[in-house]
Amino acid sequence: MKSLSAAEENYLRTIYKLVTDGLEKVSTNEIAAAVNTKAASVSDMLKKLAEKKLIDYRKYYGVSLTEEGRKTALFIIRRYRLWEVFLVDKLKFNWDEVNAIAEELEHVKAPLLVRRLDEYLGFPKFDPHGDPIPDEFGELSDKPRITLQEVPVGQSGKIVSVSDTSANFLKYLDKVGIYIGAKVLVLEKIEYDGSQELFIDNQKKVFVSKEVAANIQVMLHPN
Amino acid sequence: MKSLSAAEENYLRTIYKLVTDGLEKVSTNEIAAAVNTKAASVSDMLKKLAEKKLIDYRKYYGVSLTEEGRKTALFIIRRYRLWEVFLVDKLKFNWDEVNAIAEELEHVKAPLLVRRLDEYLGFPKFDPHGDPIPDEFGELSDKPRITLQEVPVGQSGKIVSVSDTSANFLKYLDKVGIYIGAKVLVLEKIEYDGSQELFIDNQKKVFVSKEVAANIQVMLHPN
DNA sequence: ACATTTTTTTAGACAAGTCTAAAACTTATA
DNA sequence: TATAAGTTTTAGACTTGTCTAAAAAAATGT
Ligand SMILES: [Mn+2]
Ligand SMILES: [Mn+2]
Ligand SMILES: [Mn+2]
Ligand SMILES: [Mn+2]
Repeated sequence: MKSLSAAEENYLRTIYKLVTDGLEKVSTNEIAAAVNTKAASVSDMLKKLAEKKLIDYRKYYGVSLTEEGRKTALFIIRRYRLWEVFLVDKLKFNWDEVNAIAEELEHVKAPLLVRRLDEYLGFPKFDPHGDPIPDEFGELSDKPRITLQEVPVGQSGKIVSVSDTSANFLKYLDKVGIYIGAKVLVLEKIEYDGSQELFIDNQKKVFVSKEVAANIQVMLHPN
Repeated sequence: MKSLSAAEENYLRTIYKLVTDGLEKVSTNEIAAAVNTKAASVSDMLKKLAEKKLIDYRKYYGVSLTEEGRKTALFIIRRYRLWEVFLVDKLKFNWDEVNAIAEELEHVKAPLLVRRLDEYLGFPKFDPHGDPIPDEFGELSDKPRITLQEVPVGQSGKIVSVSDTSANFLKYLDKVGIYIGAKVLVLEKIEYDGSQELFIDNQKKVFVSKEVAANIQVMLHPN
C-alpha cells in the first residue's frame, strides 16, 4: 500500500464517494466542488493519482477508481468513519458536527492506532450517519437499502442511513424527529412534487420534500 | 492566536522543550537534531517564526521563545499530552509507543475537540510520562521536582516524571521496575561514576547509571 | 453544420518546506 | 593572534499543492 499525502487521500475518498453515489464516471468539476478547489488543481491531481495507478483517467472523459484505488479509499473511509463514531459515542458530539474533525483525524495513519480504536469502540459496523465501516481487510458489510423515495405508500421500514451529512440537513432531521433507527411508515405521496408524508415511530407525522427523501435510506420491514 | 502549520508547531514545541530542559538559548543544530532536519532548514524556519513574533532570533546567537511563542507552545503541548493520555489510558498503548502517534494527533486543532477530549479523560493533570498538561488557559500546574541524581543517600521520594521519552529508555525502566508513582529510596551512591543503588517500593533493589538518574524526576517525601 | 457555451486541460506563477553546496561567522587551539 | 575547526546562514534547486489566465476539447442549440 503506497504512502499517500493528506491531499491525495482527500481526493481519493471524495472520488469513492462520488462514484458510489450513482455516477460511473466522475467529472473534474464535480471533484473540484467536493474537495473545494479549482478544476485546474483537480486536473493536476488526477494525473498524479493515475500515475500511481489509483484511478483510471482519460483526459476529458472523467475518472473511476482502479481496484487498488478502491481498496485504498476503503481504508481511508475506515479511519474517517471510526473517528466519527469516536466523536459521537465517546466525546458526545452531535452527528452534524463531526465532518470537519474526522476530515483531519482520518490522515493519522499508524495502523495499530486504527486497530486499537476499532477495538475500543466495540468494532462498530456503522458510523453515526448509518454508513458501513470497512473492516481491517477493507470489507464492507452492507445492508440492503433503498431510498425513502422508493418506498411505496403503506410500506414501513427502518431508517438506516443518510447520504447527505451536511450540518444543515442533519439539523433539519433532528428538528423534525428523523434519526438513524427510527421506524418510518409512508402515509402518502404527492404525485405533483414528489413530497410525502411519513409516520415516525408510530407517533409523529412528518412531511418531507423529494430532496429530503432522496437522501434518506431505509431498510424495508419484512412485512 | 495565529494559525500555524504542522511544521511550525513541531518546531515551536521542540524549541519549548529544549529551552525548558535547561538551556536559555537553543542552537540551530540542537533544533535540527530534535526535529530531524538539516541546519539549513532550521535557519529558514527560524526566520519565519521570528517574523511571526513567536521567537527571539538573532543570527548566529540562538533562539528563545517570546511570551506569545511560549503561550502558543503550551497549547500545542496541551494537545500532545492529552492525546498521550488517551492513547495510554483508553487505547492501552504502552508509554513507550505513544510519541509518534501523538506527534500527528497534536496538529488537529478544532478547539471543541480538545476541550471534549480533556473532559472525557477526566481533566488529567499529568501525561503518561509525568509531565504536566497545560489547562485551557495554558497554565501549568507544576510540582516541585528534582532529578534522581540530586536525591541524597537515605532520602526517599516518589517518581513523578521522566525527561527522556524514547522507547529505549522507557522499555529499560519497564524492565527494571521503575514507573511513575513508584516509591524510591536511594540506598547508595558511587562517587566514581555517579551511579546509584535504589530500593523501589520497599521491595526491589535496582542499580542505575548517572545517565539514567539524570532523566528521572522525583518528588521528595516530607520525611 | 456551425457558432456559442461549458468543461477540461495546460502554461506559468507562487508559497511552504526541504535539501546540498558554498559562504560567512564564531570558537577553539597552537 | 593566526589558523583550523565547527557552526550557522545563504544561494539555488526541488517537490507538493494550489491558483489565474489562456488554450483545447466537448456539448449544446439553432
Ligand atoms: Mn481529510
Ligand atoms: Mn459519516
Ligand atoms: Mn507533530
Ligand atoms: Mn509525554
